[in-house]
Amino acid sequence: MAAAPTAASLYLSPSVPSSLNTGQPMTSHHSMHHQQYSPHRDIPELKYIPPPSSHHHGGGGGQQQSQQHQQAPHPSQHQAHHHQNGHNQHHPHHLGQHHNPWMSPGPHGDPAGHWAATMGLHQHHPDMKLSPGGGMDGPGQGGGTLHHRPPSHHQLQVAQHNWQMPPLQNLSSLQNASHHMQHQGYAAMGMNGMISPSHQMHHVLRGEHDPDLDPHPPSDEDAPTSDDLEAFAKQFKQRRIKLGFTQADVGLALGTLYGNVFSQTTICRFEALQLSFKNMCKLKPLLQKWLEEADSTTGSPTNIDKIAAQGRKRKKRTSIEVTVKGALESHFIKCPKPSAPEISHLADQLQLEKEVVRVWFCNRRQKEKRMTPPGGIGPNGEILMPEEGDGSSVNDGSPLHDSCSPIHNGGVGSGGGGGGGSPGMPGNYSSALTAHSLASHNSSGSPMSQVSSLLSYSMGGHPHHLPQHHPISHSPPPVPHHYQQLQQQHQQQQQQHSSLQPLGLKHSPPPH
DNA sequence: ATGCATGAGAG
DNA sequence: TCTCATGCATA
Repeated sequence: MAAAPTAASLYLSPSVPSSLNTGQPMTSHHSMHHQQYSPHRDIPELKYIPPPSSHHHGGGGGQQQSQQHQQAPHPSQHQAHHHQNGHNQHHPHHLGQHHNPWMSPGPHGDPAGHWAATMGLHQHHPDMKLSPGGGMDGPGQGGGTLHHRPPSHHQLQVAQHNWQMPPLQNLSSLQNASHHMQHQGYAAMGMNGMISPSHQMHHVLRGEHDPDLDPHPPSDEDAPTSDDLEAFAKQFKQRRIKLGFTQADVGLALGTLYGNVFSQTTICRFEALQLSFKNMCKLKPLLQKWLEEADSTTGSPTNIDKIAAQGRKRKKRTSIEVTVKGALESHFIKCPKPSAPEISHLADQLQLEKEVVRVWFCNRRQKEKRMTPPGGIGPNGEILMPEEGDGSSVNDGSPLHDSCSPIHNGGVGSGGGGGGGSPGMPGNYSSALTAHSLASHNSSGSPMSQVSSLLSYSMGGHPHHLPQHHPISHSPPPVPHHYQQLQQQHQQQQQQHSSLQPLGLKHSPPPH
């Protein structure tokens, strides 16, 4: 603990693999470019190969662009003012950056045990033991992050090790040992060039943090409040940018610190609060630690090349035409959870693979959840709760009737929002509101012939999703602030699910 | 920044 | 098969 962790250790300096700039981790200029991943998925990603293709908008990952928005972290410390009931909703203002209302507990019997779990477990330690479902199986670069397989032991152990020993060692071993690499699981990144500034680590791990870095007193370890998370995310982003790191850098650094590599995407989503509350809680400690490390280490980042291994190839991303997408949206509105036959039919109509359609719906639902907490938001940003009387229960959550009845509610604006009187928890996202992102126009028609019929409303003609807010919410809340409520929901659930959890590990005790 | 995809875990 | 966490690939 004596010597300073010659900063040189961590984080790989983004660009310029060859020359290690000793000094700063790339200052401002390095900002927007680099970080693009190699175009070929076949190629292991040497991510920092700066492909000249930097779009104006910071293409790819160098979000440094965002430097503009630096705001002072506002200490938000009221964590207790939340008690609205469960379903609260806020609309999907799919605006530019944040639309991240943390989602609903579970429209139906979702395996939301997670929520409970997470909260219940508290992330005392920044590890990822919880990863309930897919946890982080980072197929990606991380190399073998500790996946799931062995129920929980594995992860737990790993995590613990990390906290106690120099990351480098354990990680490498662990990662290299990654027996699992599912598809593209690249081999381990043997060394991320990370050293462990032990001294700092400890305190971080223990949950101590510098007041400087972490202005908000509120519990971070136990159960960060939505305010905490929001504030932290902001602060995190600011500092990250100031320090000159990209989101990708952070993700990799986390891997070295904790053994769990995260992608730029995840970091990005964290900053934008686009992750579930639970997920946010899980990542926060890690990022916080990183922040502290990076902060104290400022000065000389070392750059290390990551070794990537090749893995299986991923299916080429299907690009769905706007028109088709519009049709899908239309269907989604009517029925967010189409049955297999319905999916097949739709797929047939749209000439898409069934799997593609299925996945589309899955993703759409996920997005809806992130964007639209159940209920809706009032003009004041208040959360409205849909009464369950509309009977148009799009999806009440019962796995049984997930398939929408042949008769759809018909209308986009039918206000069918979601009432879904679900058993325990409301959690229906009002799909009715989701009328955004429609296709533009179709003229020719192969699949479109059908599509046209599907589309009921007129489409704007924008290639992309327009930020839309639903009819119900006329106020475009510049900033989604319902985290509190959302959080609360989670907590409630947590209570439901876990009355007494051995807060050590594992998440939901699946009654199975 | 986000769309489509993968996969563990739960049902 | 769904949800959820996560990420490659892309706009």
